[in-house]
Amino acid sequence: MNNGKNSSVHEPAVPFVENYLPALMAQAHALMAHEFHEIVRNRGFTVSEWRILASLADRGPVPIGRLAQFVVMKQPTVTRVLDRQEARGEVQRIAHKTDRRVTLVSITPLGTRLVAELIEQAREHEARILRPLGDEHMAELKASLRQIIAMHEPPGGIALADLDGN
Amino acid sequence: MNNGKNSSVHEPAVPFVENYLPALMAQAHALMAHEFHEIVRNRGFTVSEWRILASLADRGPVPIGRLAQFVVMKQPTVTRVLDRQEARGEVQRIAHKTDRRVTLVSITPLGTRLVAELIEQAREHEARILRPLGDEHMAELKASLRQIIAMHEPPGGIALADLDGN
DNA sequence: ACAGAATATATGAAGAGTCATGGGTTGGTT
DNA sequence: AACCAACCCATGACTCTTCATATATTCTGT
Repeated sequence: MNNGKNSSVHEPAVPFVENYLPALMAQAHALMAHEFHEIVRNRGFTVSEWRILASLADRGPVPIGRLAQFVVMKQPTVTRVLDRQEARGEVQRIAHKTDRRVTLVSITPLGTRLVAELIEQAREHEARILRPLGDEHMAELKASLRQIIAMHEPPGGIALADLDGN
Repeated sequence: MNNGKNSSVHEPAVPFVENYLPALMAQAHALMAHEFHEIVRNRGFTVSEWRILASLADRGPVPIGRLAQFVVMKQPTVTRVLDRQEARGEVQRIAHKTDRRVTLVSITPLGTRLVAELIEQAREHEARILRPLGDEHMAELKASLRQIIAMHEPPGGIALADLDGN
């Protein structure tokens, strides 16, 4: 069943996009994120700023290009958002000790303090959203997503070891 | 292991975003979509145009606002993309028979022909991507995503029945 | 039947993101 | 040592998207 062609009339049973994984992911993500993004806005952050701060939290200095991968944005975009955030003192650029091509970014104490609440709310929001799914399914879901991500990750396992600039 | 707090030093074991569902979904989606979007570009479509055509395929006339929900775009954006597509004859606007506020859009035979190949390639791409997951996990994944979407869907089950304008 | 609230799309102005590219740096090769 | 390819981030020009609002139509209560 579900072969895309319906036997009765010419009205398709299930449209392509309703069974297409990227479409399902985009929609599910949008619905989940939409709610939380209002909270983000109310705190005076754009969505991009939130994602960058959240990604830098609990993490040491990261090269800008690598950060762009995490937050799913192009490098020029990240550079520009970082400009704003650095001006506000939420993040800081620091030179890599040995490779002067690289610019590392890290979150500042101020930035950490500002995102702390948002992260807490994000956790609660996530928990509330996922409760109906049940722990079992939720674990499965995350595992599958991680596997998809892992499959697309660059060749070897790029350890976060060699980017500390210390 | 991997319980969020590392016993040794103050370096966190697993950063917040690596276990935050929206972040996982955004990243997994981006990685999957990125590959396919190159194909889309090569055919002369923007990503937005592709999503709209794919959503209109296998479907009757749809109100523009409703289409915006499907494709995860704001209504003004959809209106503008539709302008381009209508000018090219890939979609067409048709008046709703009884409610003149509503503008319905439907894909044209030309549009259908143009997306047909892309949809086929999308199916293949999806299958290739998901093969390592296994049918079992893939079904689980899609089911969970659909459930998340369903939970956020407007109140009752809005049937697609009353939008046909016929 | 009318005023006002509600709904659906379009549009002008503004903003955010991206492409193409530039400047500066490193590493490997000859 | 000098050269050249590869690499990383920054920046100008441009496109796409979005916000706020206008326009048009329908609905609701009196």
